[in-house]
Amino acid sequence: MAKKRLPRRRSGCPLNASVEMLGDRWSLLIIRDMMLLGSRTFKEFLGSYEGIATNILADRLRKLKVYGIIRTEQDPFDGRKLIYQLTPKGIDLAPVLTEMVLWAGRHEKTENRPLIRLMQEDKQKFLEQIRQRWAQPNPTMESKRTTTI
Amino acid sequence: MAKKRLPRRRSGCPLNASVEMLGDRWSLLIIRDMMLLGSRTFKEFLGSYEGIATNILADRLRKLKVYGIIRTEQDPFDGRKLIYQLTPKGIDLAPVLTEMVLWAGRHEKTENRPLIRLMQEDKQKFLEQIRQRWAQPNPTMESKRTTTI
DNA sequence: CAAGTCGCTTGCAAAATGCAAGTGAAAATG
DNA sequence: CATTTTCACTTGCATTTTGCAAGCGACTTG
Repeated sequence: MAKKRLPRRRSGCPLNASVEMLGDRWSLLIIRDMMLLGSRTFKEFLGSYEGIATNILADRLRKLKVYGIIRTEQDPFDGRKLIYQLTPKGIDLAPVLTEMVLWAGRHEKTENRPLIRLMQEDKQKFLEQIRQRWAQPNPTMESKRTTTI
Repeated sequence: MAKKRLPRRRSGCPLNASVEMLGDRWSLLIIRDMMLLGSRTFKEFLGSYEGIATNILADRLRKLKVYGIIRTEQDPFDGRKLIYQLTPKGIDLAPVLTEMVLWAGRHEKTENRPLIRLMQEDKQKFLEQIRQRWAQPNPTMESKRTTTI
């Protein structure tokens, strides 16, 4: 299928740039799943609680890749599988995710208070954890997860 | 017109809550205009560079109000005008906006480097400025603006 | 080699978005 | 005080995006 050409930006404002890349109902949830749950395959993303449709997921993964937020590689043990990974640019979204979680935590009734508390108590430490975890080429979340989402 | 009922959340995740309120191509830009430019009327929002359509703007303002992010009051000097203001919940979005601006600033070619530099150099001070400015009932941006967007 | 599994694509209906043209109330103008 | 202009929208309609269900080809498993 044709690699969709990136449309011209509506403006040069940096916030607008972020909004054009991330401002929809799914992209940030995909990044959340990678960052906090360690989801790395199409199927794992599909299993997420919010229930994204396969066509939308494929489209968002394609776009995130074009933006340089994620990258893919073949699974060396299973030729059907693609492994999706965050790039440094993607990992660098951690502060954005964190502030969005904290904001909702302050103003909305939400679940997963432990994650919010963790983020509140030491934001820097939390961000450092994420970076460390993703500094490895193939982060294993199972052994390191401190919280669910 | 009927006050649209809020649809049920897809999940209890705090990030999902933020995404459902702010995850579209316009809401955060409207909040940016209020926060950084001091836009307060329908017409001022329309003047924004990205060019939002009137029906979409009306819809977003309605939703942001339902979410408690903005509130309205009549202009005491002009009965046609409505004044839109950020609530404390809305002002509290400043860290989210800041991180999104900084992320784009780090990874994308964007304009308005002075704003980005200001945010980088002293994030806390910048956030404090926003809060101070909005602590007044009717913030006058003209006298206080340090940067454009 | 038959029966899964995986990462998608396709078709189609429904919802959201974008554009242009109103509309009614209030204010400014002559 | 009648007319024009401004303001915050709404309406109608075309286009785009989303959501759902079904399918499909490459690969793996039994």
